[in-house]
Amino acid sequence: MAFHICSSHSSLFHNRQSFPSSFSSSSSSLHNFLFSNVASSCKRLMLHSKASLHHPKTHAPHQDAVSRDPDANSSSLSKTRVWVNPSSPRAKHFRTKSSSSRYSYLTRLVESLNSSAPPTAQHASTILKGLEDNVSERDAVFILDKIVNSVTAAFVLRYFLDKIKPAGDTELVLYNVTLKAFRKSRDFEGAEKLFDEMIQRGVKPDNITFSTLINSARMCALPNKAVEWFEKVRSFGCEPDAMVYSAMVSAYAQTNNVDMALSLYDRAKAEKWSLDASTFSSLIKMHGVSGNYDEGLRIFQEMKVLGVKPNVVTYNTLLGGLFRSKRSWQAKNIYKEMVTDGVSPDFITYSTLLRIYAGAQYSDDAFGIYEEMKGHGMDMSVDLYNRLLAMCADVGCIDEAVEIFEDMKSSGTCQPNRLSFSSLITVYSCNGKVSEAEGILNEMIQFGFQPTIYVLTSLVQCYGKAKRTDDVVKIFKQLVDLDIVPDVQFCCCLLNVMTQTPIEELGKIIECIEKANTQLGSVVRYLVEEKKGDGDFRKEISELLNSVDVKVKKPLCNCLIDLCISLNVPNRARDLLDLGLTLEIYKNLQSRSQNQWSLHLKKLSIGAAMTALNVWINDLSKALESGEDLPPLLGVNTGQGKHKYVSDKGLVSVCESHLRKLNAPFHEAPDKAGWFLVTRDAAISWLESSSSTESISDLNFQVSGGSTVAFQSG
DNA sequence: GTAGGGTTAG
Repeated sequence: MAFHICSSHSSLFHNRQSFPSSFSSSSSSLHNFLFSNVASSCKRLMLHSKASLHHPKTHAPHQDAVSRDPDANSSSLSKTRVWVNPSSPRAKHFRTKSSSSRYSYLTRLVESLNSSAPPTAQHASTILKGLEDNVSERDAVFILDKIVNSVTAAFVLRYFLDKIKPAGDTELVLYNVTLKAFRKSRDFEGAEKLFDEMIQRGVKPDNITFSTLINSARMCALPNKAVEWFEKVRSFGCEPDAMVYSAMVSAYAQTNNVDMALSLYDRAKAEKWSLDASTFSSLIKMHGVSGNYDEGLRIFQEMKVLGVKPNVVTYNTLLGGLFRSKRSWQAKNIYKEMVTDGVSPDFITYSTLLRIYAGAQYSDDAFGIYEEMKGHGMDMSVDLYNRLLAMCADVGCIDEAVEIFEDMKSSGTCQPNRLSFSSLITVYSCNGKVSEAEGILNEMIQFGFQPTIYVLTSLVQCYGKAKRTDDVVKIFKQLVDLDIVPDVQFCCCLLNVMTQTPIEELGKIIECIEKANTQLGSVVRYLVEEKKGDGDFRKEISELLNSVDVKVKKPLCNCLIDLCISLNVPNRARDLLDLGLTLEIYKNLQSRSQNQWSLHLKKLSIGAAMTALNVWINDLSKALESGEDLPPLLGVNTGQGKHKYVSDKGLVSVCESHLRKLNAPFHEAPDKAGWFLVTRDAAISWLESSSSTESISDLNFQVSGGSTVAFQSG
């Protein structure tokens, strides 16, 4: 026996002559239908097929890609024929080639079936006729498996059932693989109908049928249907297997049915079914979305103990849980473990890490991830760029922000939006870079974006730092012209500007504040004019603080205290701090345990922090005077002070210099960042000596030494 | 590349 081989590569495409007569003669619209599909098939094949590159002439658009099966008959029109001895090594080569041409033929046939969703019955049947009578169960399965539309699949199934007349298992296989097409096109109702048809024809469903149905229900967001089908499995004489349980664990996890998911999971463990990484990921995510990261981590540990190797999705799910629960500090370890484990990060890994790091202001880590993404040629989204830029504004990274902004503009994949411009303006403004901020503002307007209240707030801050009071007023007028209602943050910014403004120009800012918020204007007048009458003052401030949103109570209180310090009315600052404590705007500033008394200054403005520090030292003196025993250690926690918004100096350094000024023997803790500590003995001798020379409660703790411009940061 | 399997961020 010998193989009859076409030596030319024309098996990819056939001459017009071999077009079945039913095509060319009768239906011209069908003709067009096929031709339009062929054109796109040609394009694809020209990219991938060596044969097509070597024989460009075979791609004339008149030729049809799926008209006829190359193996269906032997009347090949190819010019050259070669006889090959079947036992020679060449025969094997040609046999492979022949089966590969059959494969590409079937693939193109499926492409045609999929290219119109759904084709009419006539279209589909015409396409399938190309198979002629040479159709095996294998081919039928191959084709059905790749069909994406349920209507097409139903038609093709019917065609094959007629053609092949399968029995028993073959029929079941064809139905099962058709169900997959229903899953792909999310046609659950159709899948149920197909199941009924199957039963009517006397085909007995198996676990594959049920797991396909259960997963379909899940993917169609019909969890109740998944449960319903799960409960039906046994009534069809089927004992659910690991796959069916696995599908159900995921179905329960996905719908947050924690109890059921876990009970099936426990059962899987008890019965030693192997669940795979995907099912574990579903369980981990389930815990993550219900805010139970630790439980997710427990499942992750268990998974490893059970010998299931975590994959990139598993790690991404864990990182997603960390992002949701804001446990940024744990992300680095998970990422480290992932790398050690040899699992390659993908885009989701990087973007999740970037969000975590940027949000937590781990700037070096965030920049590192950004560089890695660039190194891998990954496209950054606008959101990711913006998160980086926002972080730069928060931590004061000017150069990096500019570089990122330039990268963004030249990325070709996305353009800066309102938020990007706003962040960059904030970066410049926080650092008092007036001309740069103005430049970006102009660019923003050229891009077609009106300045927002965020931008205007930043510009107020910028001009304030530069002591350009008239420009601050100009920005306020712009805000009014744009019909933007000034919010509390904007007012806070004006208060902040006041602390940096020469006394003779304060009136200009106060006028703006009065227009923006009458109540606040009156409080500010009160402070500036040093009115007497405590009762009224407390009442007025309480009303003001109670009138604003809970999110801005603390910033407002902070700004007002800073203003008191700069106006050199420290008693008013103490009143405000006291009021803030009463209204629970400030909580747990002081704490006492057996071994240590502490002062917590995190999230306080510099003025508020220094006021709280003085109050605390005063309290320590009183405790000492009244004969109370001090603990072995006293500590002040300033936090790490990544926020450069407040002052270029930052709370840490201001606190340090203030303590030095007081001669207080606190020392920065070498192993505990953000803490200043002192031992009992050192504290006692200092408190005793300073109370003899000066009353601590009266100390002027302005850090910059100016008469009205305390805590200036420029 | 020939009947089951998806799962991950905002």
